[in-house]
Amino acid sequence: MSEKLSDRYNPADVEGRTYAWWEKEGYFKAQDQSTKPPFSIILPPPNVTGFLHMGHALDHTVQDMLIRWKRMNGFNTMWLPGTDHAGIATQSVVEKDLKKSGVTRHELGREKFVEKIWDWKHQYGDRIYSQMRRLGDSCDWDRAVFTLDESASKAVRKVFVSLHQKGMIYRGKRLVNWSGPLETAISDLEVEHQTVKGSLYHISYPLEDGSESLVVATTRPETMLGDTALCVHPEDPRYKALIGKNVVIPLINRKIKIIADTYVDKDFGSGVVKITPAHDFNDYKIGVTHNLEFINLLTKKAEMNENAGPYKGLKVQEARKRVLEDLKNGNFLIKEEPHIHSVGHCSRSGAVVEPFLSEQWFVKMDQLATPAKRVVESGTIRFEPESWTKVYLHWLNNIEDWCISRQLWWGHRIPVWYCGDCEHQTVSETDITACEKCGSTKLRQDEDVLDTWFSSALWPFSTMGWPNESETLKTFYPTSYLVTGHDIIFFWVARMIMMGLEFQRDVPFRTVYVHGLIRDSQGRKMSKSLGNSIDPVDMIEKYGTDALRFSFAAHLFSGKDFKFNEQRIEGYRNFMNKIWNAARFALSNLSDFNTPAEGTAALPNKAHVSVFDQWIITKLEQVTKEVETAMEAERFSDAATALYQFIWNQFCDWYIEFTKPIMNGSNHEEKAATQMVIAQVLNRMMRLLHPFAPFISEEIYQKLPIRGAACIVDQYPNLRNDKDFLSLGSEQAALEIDVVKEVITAIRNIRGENRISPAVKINVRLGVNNDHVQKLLGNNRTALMTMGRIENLEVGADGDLMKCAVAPVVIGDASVNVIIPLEGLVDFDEEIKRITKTIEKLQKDISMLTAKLSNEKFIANADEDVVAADRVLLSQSKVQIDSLRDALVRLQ
RNA sequence: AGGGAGUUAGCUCAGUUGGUAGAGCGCCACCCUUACAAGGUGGACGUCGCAGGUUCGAAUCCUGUACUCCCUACCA
Repeated sequence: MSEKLSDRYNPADVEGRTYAWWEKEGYFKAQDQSTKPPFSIILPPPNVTGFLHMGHALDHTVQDMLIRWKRMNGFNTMWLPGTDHAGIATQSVVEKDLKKSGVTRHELGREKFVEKIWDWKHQYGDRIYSQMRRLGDSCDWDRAVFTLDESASKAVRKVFVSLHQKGMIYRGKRLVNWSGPLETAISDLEVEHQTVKGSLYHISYPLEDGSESLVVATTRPETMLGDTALCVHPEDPRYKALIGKNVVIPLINRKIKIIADTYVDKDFGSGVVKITPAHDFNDYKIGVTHNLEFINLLTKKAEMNENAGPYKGLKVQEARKRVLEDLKNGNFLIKEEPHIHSVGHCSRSGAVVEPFLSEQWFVKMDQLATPAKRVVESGTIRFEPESWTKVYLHWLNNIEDWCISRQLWWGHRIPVWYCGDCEHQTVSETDITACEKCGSTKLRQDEDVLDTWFSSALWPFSTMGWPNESETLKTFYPTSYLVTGHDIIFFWVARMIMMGLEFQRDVPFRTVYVHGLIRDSQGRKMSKSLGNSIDPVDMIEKYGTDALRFSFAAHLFSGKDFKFNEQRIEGYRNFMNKIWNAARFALSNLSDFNTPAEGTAALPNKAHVSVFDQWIITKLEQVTKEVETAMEAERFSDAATALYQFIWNQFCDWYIEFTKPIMNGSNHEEKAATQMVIAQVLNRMMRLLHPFAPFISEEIYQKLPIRGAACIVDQYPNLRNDKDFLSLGSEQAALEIDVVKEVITAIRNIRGENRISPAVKINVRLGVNNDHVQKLLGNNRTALMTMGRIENLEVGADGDLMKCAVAPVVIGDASVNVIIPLEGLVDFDEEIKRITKTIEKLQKDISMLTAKLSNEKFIANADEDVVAADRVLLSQSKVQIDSLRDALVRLQ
């Protein structure tokens, strides 16, 4: 107890040491079998070679808060960490690094390249975990999983094979989004649409017989090389007669037919659309319905291929330029007008996405989507905030099959082998050496890997040992919460629900807590490319983990995005310091505290408990209740704010000040009782605080005279488990202290407004209206004198009021005139100003209340309580304004 | 184009069944009062985007409207 604490809270001294200790003690560990109720969260696996960013910090804060809160509430908590191989992201980073040494991955070869990525993973794979430790994440590290671990890979193969057997996975030549630089297909979700200023080119297509020409508007003229039809609306009078005739594609003189489809909008452009089935999604659909030829113009690198004739080898942009020039020279280009449209870009490489016809693997979505919709509609899975339900369902209602193959080397390789002899496809959970049909050993495994989100979709059960029937799975599946930002509801949440239902016959989680995204000061998304991202570790180093976490907790209102505000973190850093100093001071008052023996009730002697003690216990009861209600309703910011206010505005601002005279006084019994209350309130404060500010709460807790082994595993206070202590509070005491606080505030107000220096002690008279109030104030003489900085205090009748400042305080039936003689202290102008200001305000209130209360309809319709409260307010205001008017007259 | 969200004090944001607008930061004044200047005390500041409507009473409910943002989809 004699240990000296520094006068500033220094997070760096505390955090690393405390975290290591928790870990060593095994406090984060979950039990596969336990009598405690289970509570589990699976961490959304970050990119294994990535950095922690603000989004993670927020996301993890929510999860750790829940986990710590539930742990302290007696749950068998499991927070299961893991990392993701992040196919495209990781491969492109390593590829870029490789390029520095002038080697491409193709030159290196698949095997060597993948080895290189593993090296990379081993080098950086722990970085994210050590950053998570700095955040204070209390996850069960023994259970950490990587998506390419053997166990997770087993699950992936099992699911693939099973879905394939059920006919839900198929291979097909389809139009997919293609990223040229990455040379791979990407999913719809990996395409970002950006508004781009382009041009609409009007190109003339002559009829075969040369009689006339049709004008077609397009934003991508180079794709005309792959046109296999022109299309008009069947009811368009301008073109009706031409349907079925042929036109000639300019420049390459290939004949194509004019077809009709209601897809065409007669009113847009010329009403004629060129159809390039191999390079446009809408055209593709028309190509399929009308049985058109599909001409692919591109190579995998998104360069023009041999089908582009003279334009072969050119990049798309160059080909466009050349085609336009040639069209102009041949008088085929009718006009060019500016056109704003949106263009898909690859979210990884930033390149324009090209629709590209290729052989890919797909998962059928209809069968998976239906149950996934149902569980949300029925409320088995709840979104918080609820508004995401609609977004989720809307997406599932419009879902397309999921392209799961990627032309990458880093990831789960597709478990399909092609026989070189009989061409049979063997789909297998284990690697095979012979064709299952003909036994040939001339086998070639599919070159592609699976979309990263395929393995992520299995995460809630693949991390728990599945396909084995593990105890973990039995205990912790379904998990309790899934915490995430709204950016990956489709990518991830929806797919986990589908796979969970398909393979576990149960939802993967009960509640999806969707938090907002953190944006920069201008409201933009934080990203590396914009250079506006902020490193949470920098913030931790500057302000401490608890300050960062508390700023998130206090900001978690309704799932809305919010702008990053460093000053807010600074504010909570100050709060942590305030807590530190309050605890430091309180502990210094406990140096002679008689620590009760373990197992005893450790309650203060009721006979000696002061009114201040009773009051703070009542306040503690209130905050305990508020926090419990807020946490249960997932209103984390309400809980954090309630604690903030209790600690700063009640405990620090008033309680500590009230107890100072007792601590320095000579009443030993009273002092002992207050010491006990201080020790117990501190203990509860730290426990309440723990999920929000784990480090400082544990650090202070460990220095308390009354405590358990560790704050992290102590009980979370609530009204039921803390009944004995809380019953020492008193509403009566609370009312009494309210009067005392108001009187002190009134004194301070007069001092402040009249600029009476704190160094000057003043004389104060308190005019009271009844004996009860007189007694009450007399009992609290010391507090009033100390906190009001009073030389002489009289309590009684108003007495001589000449040249006095007056502040009427009215609470309930208590009415107190705070009277301060000003003669010789200050001139009266300031006080006249102050009183005049107050009178004006009161006048406004009175006329408003009078009008309201004389309105018959208000009396008739409003709640009785409301009317009564207004009546009280009116009469109180009248009492106050009368005293002030008298005072004003005397001063003038 | 469809869907969703937002608009409250200089800034970042609260405001849960409609009942005289709140916090933190910033600002002004006075204070190093023996826990804390990362502090204390006092103070100033908002016709709650705009226009209607319902109501005794609207930031809150309804209608319309402006602006901002996000998502989904895309007209070549």
